[in-house]
Amino acid sequence: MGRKLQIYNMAGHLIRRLNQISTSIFQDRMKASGFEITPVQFAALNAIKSHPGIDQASLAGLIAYDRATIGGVVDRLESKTLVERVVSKRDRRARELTLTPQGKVTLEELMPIVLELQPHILTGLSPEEAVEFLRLAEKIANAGNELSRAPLKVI
Amino acid sequence: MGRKLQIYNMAGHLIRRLNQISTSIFQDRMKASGFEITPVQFAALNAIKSHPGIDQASLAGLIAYDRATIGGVVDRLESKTLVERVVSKRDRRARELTLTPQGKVTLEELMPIVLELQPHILTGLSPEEAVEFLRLAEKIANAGNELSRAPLKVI
DNA sequence: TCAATATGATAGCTATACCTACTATTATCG
DNA sequence: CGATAATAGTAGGTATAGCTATCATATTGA
Repeated sequence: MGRKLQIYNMAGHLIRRLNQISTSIFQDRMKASGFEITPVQFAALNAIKSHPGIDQASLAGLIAYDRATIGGVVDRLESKTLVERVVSKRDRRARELTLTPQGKVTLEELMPIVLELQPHILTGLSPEEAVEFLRLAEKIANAGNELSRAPLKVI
Repeated sequence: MGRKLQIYNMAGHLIRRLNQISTSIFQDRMKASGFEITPVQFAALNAIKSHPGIDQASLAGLIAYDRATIGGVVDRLESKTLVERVVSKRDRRARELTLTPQGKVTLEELMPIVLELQPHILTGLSPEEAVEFLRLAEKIANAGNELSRAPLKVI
């Protein structure tokens, strides 16, 4: 029998709670490993590694963020000397982003931590349930992509 | 066969995307209905209605937010004259929160909009999949509650 | 009782995560 | 070619969503 729809079993509320749990675990593990890297900073480093010389707007599309948000994220990555930002010669409006040597090393160190922490987000699910949850989440994310403010745009 | 774990199929990334989609749909529907109410503002109004005279710290626990965040949320609800905030007589540190008449009316109008929008968040899932997704999400939220920075604290 | 502790709220900080508006530059098309 | 449109980035705005520190007030225990 369907229970009465309360805040606590509404999709929006539950998804927000999952995001709180997810970001909290990320932050804890990073801090425990001696890093001060946020989820979006990790996503940006990872995307820049795969797409050296990418501009900020394309980076924003690749990881599904607003252009203005990514400007600030890159500011902070630059001030940590993990990312270099140079005006493009082909298009002087654009800034070409690359990892610094330190950025490459840091990303290598971050990767196993981030991979290891993923299953911990799904605490409470059996392995089969976790697989099913990820399948459904991916389906929602794909179907709803254009509904979000910052849709994912694969290059 | 398990695919290589990329950003795009990591739990953290997917959950963030779901949250973006969810909040975007919420905002769109609110705007379309002529309201300027955010998800947390709705959650706060709803909790205050169920717990008239609640203090801010308890409200924060009820809807799983940080105390300081809720202070700002209540500021905005107060300036919209949806919520009244008075110093408690029993405990002069606390502020007792109640809905204003306008707050009650507004919440009545918001409720059907918020209920209607929930299934739209799960675009792309069949009804059976949606039920299963919500079941798994609730399981994760419950299991991970204490891992989040602002655990849900039922009174 | 009264010192120690705990708690409610706020202040001020950082960092998303969007928005609109603006400038600089590039691309397009009549 | 030159006007128009499109795009990259930033500036400045709002609102979460946390943090630590501080103040005022309550509670507790020696």
